Amino acid sequence: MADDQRSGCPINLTLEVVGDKWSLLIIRDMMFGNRRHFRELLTKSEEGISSNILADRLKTLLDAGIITREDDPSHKQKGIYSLTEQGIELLPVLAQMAAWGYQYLPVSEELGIRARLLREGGPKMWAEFMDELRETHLGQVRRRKGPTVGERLQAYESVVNRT
Amino acid sequence: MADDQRSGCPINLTLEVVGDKWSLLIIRDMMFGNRRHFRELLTKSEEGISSNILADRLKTLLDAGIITREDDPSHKQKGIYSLTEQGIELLPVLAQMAAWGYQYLPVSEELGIRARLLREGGPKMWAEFMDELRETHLGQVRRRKGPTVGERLQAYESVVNRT
DNA sequence: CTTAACTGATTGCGATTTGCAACTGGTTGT
DNA sequence: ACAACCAGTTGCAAATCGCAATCAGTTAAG
Repeated sequence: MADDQRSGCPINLTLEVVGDKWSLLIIRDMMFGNRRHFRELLTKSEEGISSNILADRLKTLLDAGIITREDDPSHKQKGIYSLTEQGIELLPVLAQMAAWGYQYLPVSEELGIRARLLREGGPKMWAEFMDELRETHLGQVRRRKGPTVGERLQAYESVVNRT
Repeated sequence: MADDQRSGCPINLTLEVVGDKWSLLIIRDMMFGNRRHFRELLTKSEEGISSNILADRLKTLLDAGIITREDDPSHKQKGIYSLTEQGIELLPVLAQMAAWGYQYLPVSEELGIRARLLREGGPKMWAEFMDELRETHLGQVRRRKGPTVGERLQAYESVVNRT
């Protein structure tokens, strides 16, 4: 599908995989919004992705090994998308992008909360959150207890989703 | 040019500005390769950007306040592009992308050196390098002495540019 | 059993963006 | 005078994007 490679630079190679306007938003929704089904990603996204683009990006992310797909036992058509370790490790990239956008762009108040929490938490919080993602997406057992970082980061959703 | 905005999410807003295949590569070359002129960015890039795309992206980055342009006193046609503080602060984003690409993608040996040095140096080295960029791009005075991070990161160039 | 709603997509099509090559108008060095 | 260099611009074909409609299979309700 995309075998051409412009250079062996790590930044370039990363951009060739996730350097478009949608891929990282899908990953963001899987991470922070816990969207795991096609419909969830399609309808519950802030930006309104269209279904053909979503299908195409999911395919690309699958091929790249950033997500996996398995059948939902409760519904023969539903698929459950999960982040791989490789996908989970995109969190620092998203966190830095969020921090930069929060500082320099006209971020809406509600959606800025998450960026602020991520920045204040720092790399230590990121690591904790990535551990939580390993539980929910890779099925690893959980060691820590108390409120998860994911729950704290989702606090803003109660403000946003007043539908 | 681009007044539509899909959402106020900081990640989305960041992607709307630099979420394409070329913008961050241009910034990378300005940061690590010290390319400051149009021709330098055009011809000395690993990936071979075409002139119309380069002109368009430079315009976008100017509008976004990520770079500035001023006339080169030594040549009436030459322009010197510089990173703004906002542009310099994209370094952590690039560093995280480099780290991710270095770990998961088929990075070439020579070009991986920079990613490895950046990862080993960590946020402290990034801050030091950003201070150096503030000197060369914003004209700030330099306090520290000794070999710069930029020089160390350019070490690999002697390997690559054997033309 | 019928039917409506829901599932993950796919298709058609116009609009936009990309990428290549050639070219423009001006400046500099010999 | 002339060739090389400078920062872009233009034309055009190909690829991608984004919207709306559609599809075929699945589930739940009546």
